[in-house]
Amino acid sequence: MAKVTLPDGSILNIEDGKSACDVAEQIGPGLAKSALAARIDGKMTDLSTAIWGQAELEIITPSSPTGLETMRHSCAHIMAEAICTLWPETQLVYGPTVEDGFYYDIDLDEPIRPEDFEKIEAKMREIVRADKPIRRKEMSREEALKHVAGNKYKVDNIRRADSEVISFYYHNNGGFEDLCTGPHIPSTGKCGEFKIMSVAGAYWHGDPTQKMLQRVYGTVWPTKKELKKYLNRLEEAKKRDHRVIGKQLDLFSFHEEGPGFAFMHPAGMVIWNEIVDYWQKVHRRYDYSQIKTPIMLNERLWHQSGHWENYKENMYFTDVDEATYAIKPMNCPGGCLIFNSRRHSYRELPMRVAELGLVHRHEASGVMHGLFRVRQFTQDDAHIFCKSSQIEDEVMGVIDLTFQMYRTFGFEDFHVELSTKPEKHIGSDEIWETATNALEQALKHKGIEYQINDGDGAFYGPKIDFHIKEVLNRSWQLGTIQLDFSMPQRFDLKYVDSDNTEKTPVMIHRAILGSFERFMGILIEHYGGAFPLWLAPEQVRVLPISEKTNDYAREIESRLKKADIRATADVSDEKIGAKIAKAHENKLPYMLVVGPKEREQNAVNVRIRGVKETKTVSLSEFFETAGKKVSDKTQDLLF
RNA sequence: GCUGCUGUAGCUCAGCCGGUAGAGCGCGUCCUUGGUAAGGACGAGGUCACGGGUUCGAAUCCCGUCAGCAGCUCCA
Repeated sequence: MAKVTLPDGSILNIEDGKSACDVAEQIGPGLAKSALAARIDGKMTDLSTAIWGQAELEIITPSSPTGLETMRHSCAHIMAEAICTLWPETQLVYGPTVEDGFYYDIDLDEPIRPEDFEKIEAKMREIVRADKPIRRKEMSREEALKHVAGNKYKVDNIRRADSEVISFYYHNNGGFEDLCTGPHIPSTGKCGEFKIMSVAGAYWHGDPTQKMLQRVYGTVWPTKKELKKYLNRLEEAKKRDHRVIGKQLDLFSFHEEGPGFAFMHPAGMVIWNEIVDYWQKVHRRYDYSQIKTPIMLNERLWHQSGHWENYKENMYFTDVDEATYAIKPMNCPGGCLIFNSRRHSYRELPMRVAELGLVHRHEASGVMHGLFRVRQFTQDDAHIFCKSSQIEDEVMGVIDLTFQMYRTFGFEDFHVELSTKPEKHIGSDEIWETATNALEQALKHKGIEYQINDGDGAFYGPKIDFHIKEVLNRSWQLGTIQLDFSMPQRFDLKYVDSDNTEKTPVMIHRAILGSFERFMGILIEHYGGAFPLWLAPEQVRVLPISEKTNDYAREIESRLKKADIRATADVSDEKIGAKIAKAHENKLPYMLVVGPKEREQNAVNVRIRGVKETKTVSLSEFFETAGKKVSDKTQDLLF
């Protein structure tokens, strides 16, 4: 007899050699029906695995994340079988699960097109309907290599496997087989509701020198309802896409004449300037000075800074009067020139020098993405010149500043990474250790959780990065703190220390929002275009009921403007319902409906974005409340 | 940069196998003066991304260029 311990602690006695599936059946027919796989003594395995002696057993169903993942993995195989049936010359490479679905990399010269998806899905449905058992067979590495001889991808996969036992899975009575560690669902019929999503190229092992494979993406969910919910979620996320909202709200545009260069429209510029105002105010509070350096500088400077050797491919150059100039991809060299324009005493350190610097980087054409990845952007840069003993304090100060700014914009969901010494680096191990420790200590003192990216630092120093996730689940870097021991040497930066000797300062590069363009894009998606009052391009719109109160509406408009509130009056020929609908479409925070009634009482009827009920308040009350929400940068609009 | 897809009115899109363009929204004028998520009529607006080619004839087929989209690679 075997003794099986279940997750709730109960013990079940079964015959030795019975499978996990048998146990599920013994527990209940419902469980047996939904069971997909098993976890025996902590290890994921097939439902058909036999149990001997004593074991801890968990039956895995689609309701758990692991169950869903198993289903997705099996669905990838089913898709692979469908593709291989339709295109027999297909060679399978690798088919893992990803968040919300799976993909399969295949080598097939004929491109698979979106029109083909339906055909593949039909074939998949056929396979699922046949409900063929999925079986595992194991062999030694040697046997396996012989088994897949001639298929370079599978040979490669086996060579890369850690285990000495290599497993294959097959269904359709051996008509389809693939190398795989498993586990898999017991039969193709348990696969759930799937959809092929897209196809794109992908390099083998991510190596651009290798052949480009086709990567077919799919998704699968236990029920139709869940699949639909997922597809709806994608639709909703698409509506929040900053490129879509940017067009709708007339915030910015891109043009063929300047690919990757954002054109900021008046409404977008309002948001931009509000961010700049706030940014400058906070930086003054943290004792930063502000500078501005030229956009292009003699090529000579970029040799000195090391950019020419390390970053030339991404730089723009131009010839002026027989000299070559480079458009700056970074602000630091210019900042160094300012630092060197006079002598400095140790008493001045730390010197915190900020710059909203416009940089140009020639990014590869395929990587551009709305405001998130552009070729011209404004960095909210700063360089802190300090003694090495001041690093930790300075880093902590930057962290404080960073979180304060993020909070103002309502961001809570971000993660922090610490990148350490890369293989290619300059500077002694000792200096790296000091620097990395300083960063780590600062994070620890602040009680911040962080992930370590070993070997991912810049060649001149370690760094801390702040990342944020947007609605489409892509992660984007906002802030960064980078220690730099190289630039001060290259530019021969000096300060006079208390002992009257010249010393080289440490330079800390840092950015909080990263790039203004990217940050605006993130804000647009974060708010879905419904900005808090202080950021809204148009804050208040006055809507007269009819022409009869147009004058009253215009009067309110001008008083609002005098109070520094961005307002317009909609004196169009539309009915009030249409005016409200339009204001909602423009995501107006406040709509003030005014008719004869309101005029008599010197009042306005306030309609708040997203709120059904309206409220009549006196003009003075509206001014007071709205004014306070602007100055406090309040996220909500409620009266 | 690589692979695949896309480019038609300000926006979103339709236009099958070639016979020189259409809808909705928006915009303009007029009617309407209406109390809380879209009143009505009329009208203007397009070198069908650009350049070649095939054809009697190209938005439509072919080639190239540019730009965008999805993904890969990259991201000091």
